[in-house]
Amino acid sequence: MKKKIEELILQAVEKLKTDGALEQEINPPITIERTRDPLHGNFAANIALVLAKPAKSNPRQLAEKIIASLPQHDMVTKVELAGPGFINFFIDTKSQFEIIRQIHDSGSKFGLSQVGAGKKVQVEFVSANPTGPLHVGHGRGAAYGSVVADLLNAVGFDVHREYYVNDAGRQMDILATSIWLRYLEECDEVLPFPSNGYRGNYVREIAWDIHKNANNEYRRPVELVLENIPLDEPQGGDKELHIDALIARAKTLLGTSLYQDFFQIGLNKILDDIKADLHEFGVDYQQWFSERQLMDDGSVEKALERLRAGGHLYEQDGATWFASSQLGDEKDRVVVRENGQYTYFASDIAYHMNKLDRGFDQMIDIWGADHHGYIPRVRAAMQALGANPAKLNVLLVQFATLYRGEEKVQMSTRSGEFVTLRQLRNEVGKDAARFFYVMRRSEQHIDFDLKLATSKTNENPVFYVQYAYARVCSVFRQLDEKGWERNLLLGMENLELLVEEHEASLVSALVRYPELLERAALQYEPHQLIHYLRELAHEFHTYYNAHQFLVEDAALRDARLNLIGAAKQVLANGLGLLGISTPESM
RNA sequence: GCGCUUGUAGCUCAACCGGAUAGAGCACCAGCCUUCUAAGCUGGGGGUCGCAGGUUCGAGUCCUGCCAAGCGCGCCA
Repeated sequence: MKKKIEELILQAVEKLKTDGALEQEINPPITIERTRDPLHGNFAANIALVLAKPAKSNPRQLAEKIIASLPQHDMVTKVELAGPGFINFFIDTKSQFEIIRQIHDSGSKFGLSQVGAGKKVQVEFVSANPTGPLHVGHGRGAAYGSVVADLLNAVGFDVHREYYVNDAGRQMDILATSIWLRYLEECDEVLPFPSNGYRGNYVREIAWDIHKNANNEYRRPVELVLENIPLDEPQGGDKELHIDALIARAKTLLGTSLYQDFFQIGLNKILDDIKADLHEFGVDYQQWFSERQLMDDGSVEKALERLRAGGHLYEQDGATWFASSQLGDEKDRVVVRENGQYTYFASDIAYHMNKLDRGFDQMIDIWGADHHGYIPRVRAAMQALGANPAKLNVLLVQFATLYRGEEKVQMSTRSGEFVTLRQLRNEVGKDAARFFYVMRRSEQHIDFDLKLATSKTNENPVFYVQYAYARVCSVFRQLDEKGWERNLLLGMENLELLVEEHEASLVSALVRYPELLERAALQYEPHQLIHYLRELAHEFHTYYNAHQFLVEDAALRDARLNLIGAAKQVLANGLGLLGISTPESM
């Protein structure tokens, strides 16, 4: 519809040009907008305002000329000059009501489009370290990432969802060692637990499990474990040195193979838990990508070679540096440490090279906002690898601050005092949790008040939207009970009976859905869909209160049923994209 | 100190990437259930869009400078 109007205006401008009323070389960008106020019609064009200066004319006069040159079209009932020079278009209600037929015909496919057709896009999100269960902070990334992916999919992109598993590095060693120390406790050894270890209950559970299966196979005397280990922080030492020494001790006392058991069992247990957790949250991936694999198959070495070949690496202080500051980063970064170990950044370069090699047209990384300082160096790496850095799009998700009423809830994986995503789901349910997470722009901080979200009779807006859906279902149930039958065809033939204002505004909400979806997808802004659904629900509730649907007149009744049937379909499509259920009764 | 993000109604947030009189929800006040679910609807009050300049037909939106909050600035991940 928008495009039709664009064409009309273009024709008018061409006509003015041939008439000599406009200079030939003037080629304005035509932007058509939906109006906010129905008094301004359905669409507004600002072309006269934009054109006024180059045409050396005043906007209102110019607009009049354009209006006079507009070709007739039966879709447009009225064209008006308004305000400083807007041209307002009023669309025939009959053409608007065509949407009801379209929605019915397309069903669950209504609103989908093909703007992204032929383009491969990769969305990487959550990617939390597998050192513990997901907490509520990860939940936001999970909900946001999965909806962004689903939206892109809905507008035609070939979407690949991926979780980058940080199964290498020091954090994993700390986990493995934490499990082993807890295991020793299971063997009735008495020893202090490192302040920098993972203290969560899940660590004890894993240790308990291992002890059950292996008995004392991994048991080593405490004296050997603690011998010559530097003091922990509470004892006036350094917690980092303390834990690193414990890790080294675990490796020597157990030997590589037995130590790996703890590493691997811990990783598997936690990763399985994360997978199940996300799946229950409605989040699924095409691929779980292992960091360790990059290390093992030489990808990291290959990536560094490529950088070296491009002259981007140099040695200093015994370490290997990436000269990222020449590519927009604020300083150079170490990729190989003095001790010969790769940094996390090195494997991340390899990971992004891998993404490039897989031929994605667009790569979307969704990170917690605290990682924003990391963006320039990854961009620099992309560039150094010879790729267009614009292919990488990093979307930041701000932290959710948790409150229990007035009180702020502290979170730390180490200390084990955190609210897990699973706990949150159990308390508020998947629907409310997803809705809440995605309701706001991702860059906004959100205060997640557990008290408020867990109170069942709250003002949670998810119910408002679901209730609209349930009400439509209820109307159809009532229809049955009254012994009436819906005649779809009769209703479609009588759409012109829908003359009420409420009906017109409900229809114009429905008409907007496809373009809304496209915008929300291309801008990575799921919250727009939420806002739209709330508006749509509002239009429906208003209509519901103002008019009776189940009237005696069958033609009018069926026309109205077709209208609310269309509303039901769009609500279902929108909620479906958000991964939120559509209860038939509430 | 430098960088990123944020600042809009009492509170929580929108505003279609420059458009017309800045909108919702919650809270507050006043109404609507013998009729399809009142988890709903209708009406009302409430704003110097952090501050000051600038760009132009037109600025909450773009530019500059300040102010405030959060985060980041490791041979951690």
